[in-house]
Amino acid sequence: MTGTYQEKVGGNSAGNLKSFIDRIENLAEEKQAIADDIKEVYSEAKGGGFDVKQMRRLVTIRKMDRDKWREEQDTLDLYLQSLGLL
Amino acid sequence: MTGTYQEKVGGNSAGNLKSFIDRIENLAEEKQAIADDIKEVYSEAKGGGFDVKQMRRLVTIRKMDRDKWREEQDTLDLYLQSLGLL
Amino acid sequence: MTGTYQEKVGGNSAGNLKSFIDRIENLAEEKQAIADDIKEVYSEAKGGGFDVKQMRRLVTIRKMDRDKWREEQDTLDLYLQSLGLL
Amino acid sequence: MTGTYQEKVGGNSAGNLKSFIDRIENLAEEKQAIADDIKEVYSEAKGGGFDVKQMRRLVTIRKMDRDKWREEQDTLDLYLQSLGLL
DNA sequence: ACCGAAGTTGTATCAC
DNA sequence: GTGATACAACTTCGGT
Repeated sequence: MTGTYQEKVGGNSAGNLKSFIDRIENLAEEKQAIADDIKEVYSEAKGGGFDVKQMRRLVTIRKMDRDKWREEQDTLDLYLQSLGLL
Repeated sequence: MTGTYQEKVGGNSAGNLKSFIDRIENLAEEKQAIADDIKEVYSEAKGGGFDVKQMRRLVTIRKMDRDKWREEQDTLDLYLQSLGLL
Repeated sequence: MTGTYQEKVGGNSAGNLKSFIDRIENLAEEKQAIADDIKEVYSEAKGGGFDVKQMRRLVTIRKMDRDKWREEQDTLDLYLQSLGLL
Repeated sequence: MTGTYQEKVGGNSAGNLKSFIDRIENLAEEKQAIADDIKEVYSEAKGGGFDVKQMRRLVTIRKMDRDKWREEQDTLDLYLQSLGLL
């Protein structure tokens, strides 16, 4: 077994805490790096003449369960109608 | 009119669009995987008796410190530049 | 005339700066208060059974110039088609 | 099915929806007015020879300080609570 | 399962 | 027009 009771909740807990925090912060950094990559791809696409805003909507729609999308559209249409905007 | 068909769909057509979207979706997947890893670390820590909410606060505050420090450095640089010292 | 050169950029400039900052921070506070009021109205509506997300979309559409809205929809449709999603 | 017509449009119908939307849009207008005021103050300051970008930094940092202080207070409270001292 | 809070993502504004 | 910054919206998460 790796890790006694003492190590887990005893006098060593601060050390353990630091290790957890470190791991989290490192992962957070990696995550940010990927987020930056994504931004870069959008930039590239923009440079190629694409409309970034609509591309984002496209990605959202694809990620979204298709039925759910339709359902939300229906509700919106209902509201638009009820205000005489459709 | 703001934006022709050509401008909106990109001079290189739909194939390119698909390729951009694919790259974005792949990166998004990697990013999500890391997000999941982070959750896992929090879970582990929780299992070790730590309070997740407080750990998140800790991470937030440490990040704020870093950001604040960075902002202050940037401001300093601006001052130095404006005095021709940088 | 109110405000000499001295007052504006000379020894008094720090005092003026503080006054500007104070005004800004006060206004920011008021702004936040109103933002909170808005959230409250949405909450109320939610309590009445309305779908908050779609209400927000509705407000966005009404604020947006109608032609612009149509234009954006068209671009999105184009992209959806080019990926065979429509 | 997730959400009936009744649930989505609210038991009290379109009249209520319009009333909610109106309240929101009025508040939004007030909010915008204050945002404009803030911009005006920055403009004024700029006219007085101040560097707007640096002023914004200043406001940001002061806000960060306040937020950080608040976070720390909250964390302290959590600790106190968890020890049954609050 | 819900609710409030927190964090993340997306949009609009502004200075350059 | 572009990049940075600030603002607002949406999603997620932990707690109840």
